[in-house]
Amino acid sequence: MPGHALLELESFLPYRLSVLSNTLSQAIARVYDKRFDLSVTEWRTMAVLGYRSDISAREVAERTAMDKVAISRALARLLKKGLIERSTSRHDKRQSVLRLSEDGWKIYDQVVPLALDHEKRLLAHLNAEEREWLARILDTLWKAELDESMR
Amino acid sequence: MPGHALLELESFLPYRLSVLSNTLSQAIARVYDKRFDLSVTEWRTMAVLGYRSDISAREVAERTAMDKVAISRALARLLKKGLIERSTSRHDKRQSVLRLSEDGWKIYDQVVPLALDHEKRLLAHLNAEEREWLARILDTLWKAELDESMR
DNA sequence: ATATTTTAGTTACAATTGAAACCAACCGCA
DNA sequence: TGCGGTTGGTTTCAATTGTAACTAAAATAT
Repeated sequence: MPGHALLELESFLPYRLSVLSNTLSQAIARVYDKRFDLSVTEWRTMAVLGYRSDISAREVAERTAMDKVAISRALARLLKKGLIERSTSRHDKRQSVLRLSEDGWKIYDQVVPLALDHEKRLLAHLNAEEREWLARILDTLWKAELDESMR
Repeated sequence: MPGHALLELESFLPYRLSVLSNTLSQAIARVYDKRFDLSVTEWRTMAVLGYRSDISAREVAERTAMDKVAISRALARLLKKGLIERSTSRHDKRQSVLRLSEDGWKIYDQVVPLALDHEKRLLAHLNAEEREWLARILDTLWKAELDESMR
């Protein structure tokens, strides 16, 4: 009857994922920004460095799934704020060696519980079974999609 | 022992959602852009208008979960390309009344199957049971998160 | 050894985006 | 009827981002 292709945006998976994840990260971003003057990129960089120290900018980029230019800029800002320290690798003078500064750790230790809270608040809407399924499904899609985009 | 808060980014739900959805929509965006010279915002606008015609810009913004400035700009571009038509509501002269043009429908009819394919390809990684859980879980989180962000 | 290619990271410039100001039309109400 | 407040939509300006070009160092090949 319509003669036209039909697509309902609201039930279209990529769209739903995108909207959900955007409203989610915007909500979080606002908090980081207001309370700690951190952009999401900056915070993710710090999160990586808090988990794994003395790594290069490239590795930060890999672990945050962001591109190297974004990371370069985030690092510049974090350096200016004194939240990280940077030195040069002895083995490869191109590479930097990054770690949180003392001040950086202070911020980190404040943000982490906040982030975990946020996650908890979100998961509170699901029961144990749903959480398991969600974790498993995200895992599957993650792997499938990531190595798809590698190719 | 560490004396520091601990957060593993890779297993942090908001982060995983965000990375997954970003790689996903970037992949799609590239196709829309290359083949049809459409940005995601433009395509979403068209998708809404294909599903529900003669609505206002505000309603497009609501249905796409994007802000009105972005929509205003997308509409301007779509108008220039001749993919939509715009008139003014008789009841409220502030409101526009938007619909796809004939050319717009031609593009729409080409993009929809592509989008559906993309979704199918993604869902192919999941079995029937997983798909059901995913749909249900997204639904729950969607509702919870959306009316949280309303407040 | 030295030329060639690749890699880490930065910079420069254009394009996109976001926030706030803005205009016109509508609404509610005195 | 007219005055404050709100709403639909656009514009403006600054900030953020993406792309490409670039430098320096390392790896690879000749």
